[in-house]
Amino acid sequence: MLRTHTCGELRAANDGERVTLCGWVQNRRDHGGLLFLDLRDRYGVTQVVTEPEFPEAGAAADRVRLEWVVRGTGVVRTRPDANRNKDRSTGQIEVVLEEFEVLSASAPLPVAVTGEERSSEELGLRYRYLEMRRPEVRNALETRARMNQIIREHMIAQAFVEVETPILLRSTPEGARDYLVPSRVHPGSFYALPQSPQILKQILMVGGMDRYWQIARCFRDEDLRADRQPEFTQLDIEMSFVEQDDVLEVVESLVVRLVREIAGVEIPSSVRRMPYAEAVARYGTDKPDLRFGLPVVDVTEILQDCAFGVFSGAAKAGGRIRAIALGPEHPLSRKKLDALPAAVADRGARGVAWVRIKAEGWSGAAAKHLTDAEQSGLTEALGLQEGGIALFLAGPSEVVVPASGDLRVHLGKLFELRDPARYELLWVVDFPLFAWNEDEQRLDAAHHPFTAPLPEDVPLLDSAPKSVRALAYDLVLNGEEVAGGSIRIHQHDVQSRVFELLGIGADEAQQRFGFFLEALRYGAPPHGGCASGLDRLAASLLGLEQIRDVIAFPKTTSAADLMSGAPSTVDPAQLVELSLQLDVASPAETGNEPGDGIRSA
RNA sequence: GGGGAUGUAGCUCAAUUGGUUAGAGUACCGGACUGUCGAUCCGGAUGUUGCGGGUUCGAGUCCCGUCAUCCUCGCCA
Repeated sequence: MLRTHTCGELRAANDGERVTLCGWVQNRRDHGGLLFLDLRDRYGVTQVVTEPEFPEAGAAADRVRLEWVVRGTGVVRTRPDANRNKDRSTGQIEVVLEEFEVLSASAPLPVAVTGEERSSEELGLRYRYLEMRRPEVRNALETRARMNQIIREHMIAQAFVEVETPILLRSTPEGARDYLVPSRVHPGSFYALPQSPQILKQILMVGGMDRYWQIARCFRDEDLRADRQPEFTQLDIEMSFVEQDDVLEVVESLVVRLVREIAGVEIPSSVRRMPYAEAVARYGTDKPDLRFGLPVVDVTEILQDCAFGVFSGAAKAGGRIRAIALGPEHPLSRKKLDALPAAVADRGARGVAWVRIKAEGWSGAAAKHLTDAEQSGLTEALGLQEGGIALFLAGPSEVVVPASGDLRVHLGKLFELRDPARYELLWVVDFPLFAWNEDEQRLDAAHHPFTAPLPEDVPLLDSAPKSVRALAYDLVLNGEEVAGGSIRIHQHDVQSRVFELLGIGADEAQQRFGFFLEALRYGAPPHGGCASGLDRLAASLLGLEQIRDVIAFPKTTSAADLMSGAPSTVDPAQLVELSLQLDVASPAETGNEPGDGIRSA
């Protein structure tokens, strides 16, 4: 090693030892006859100092600038009390330089490596290796590594076998857009990158692997968000001869442990379960944030004949009226009330009606239309208190239900009810098996087409498929989905029936999933599993809103890698080799290329 | 594909109603200084105001287009 110690480990106990440190120059304080350098590496920061007694080392150190990589040798000296730095673990000592060499100089920096001000995200991505020197990014990556270690221990201890599945595999339509890879030896044919190893892990069960796990990279060519990258990482699990609870227990015990060991918060080891229907009814979403209350109440029955046209009109048209009650501890000014509709406009909700509950009478546009019976009905249903407010959304169910969820979350933010130190886990279970696709007038798989129906709902497959519930489950952490899975169909005939309901004919199923359906015919064990998005989970545990910082080399919202310049054009010879011909003007002709503006800087 | 925000020195930002030479901090370069830890002090250099077009006597500022980044709707079985 070029060093005897790291920059984070010397203490007063090392006084008098001769040591060698390597690191980046984080700061430089030149006093003329005396020069202080702060040397930084992954482990910490240590102050080194020059003294006139060693002029050669002093002259060499004098040349260095920020972020140069240097190596210094000298004796550890305990600092006088007045000169100790209490904010730093190595602050009791310093190293008096006897020898000093520059290992690597640095050009002036294009991004801020130290200090509280962080450079723009664009520059941070372009110069990711410099951002990575910042503690917040380094800490996130170290946290990911610890999570992986905990996961590995947990899975191995429970007899799971880690199996790698291919990155190049067959495109199986449905779901997200595939990333495609052209085949050279099979002109006109393509591999797809996995959206998840779903079919493969089920086939592993048919192969008798019994308990599989993998930290798997997944790829989906869809538009991005703060919590979505084109490639992301899942903890993938599949188990044979299990019932739903068996899968949930494996996953929840792991996530509870991660919350404890990563976030340092102790939470109950048994995670509560809530049917999908209840989650949607009470919280307007299938992933409720249970760190705060403010439940949504359906008041359609109470207000359906109301003199207020907005309410009765919605009810008569078959819609719903949903309300959230605010106690006197959550006051809203007229200005804030007027800003509420903007919070639900995304969902197509037209407005938010409100009434103030006062001793002398209710006020608000809707108040004067409410009969005494309606007022007492609302008071009881919503638990209204004097000094409080009732908020109402009215309209078609498919608008008002999700809008009520958005409104609740908006209020949670507004009143700062989302305690960042709290971790509320919840299993949402009994999801519907199918979702109605309005555009194409057919059923879609709500989870995926291999999800098993609830046994007691199987008869409904023929009579009322839309009301069939599934053995599917999502793990929700503070209002974010961090894992999801299902018990799978292991019977060939049931699988065929589901495909039929999804409008996938026998021929088409054969063409798309033939190899999988064939596998189900050769003794498939009952099985089920789960997958957890580790990027989001890591971000949640670190209290981050976006996942880029828990990924070493993330991409932009247009799926570009600003550091390497991917995606890029390729040599025409490569296209010829792949039997590909482009039908678009090349970027060279349009003069545009991703990252252009910044790379030319 | 739609909506919104942002783009000024290497970096973080400022610049009044459209007004004449676009500033500050920091980094960088030079100098002073023996106890700093955001060192301090003195001096210096640094600009295609993202790009293209337009309006105007005059544009960082107004208009149109475009590119990039971020947020978001659609999308993500």
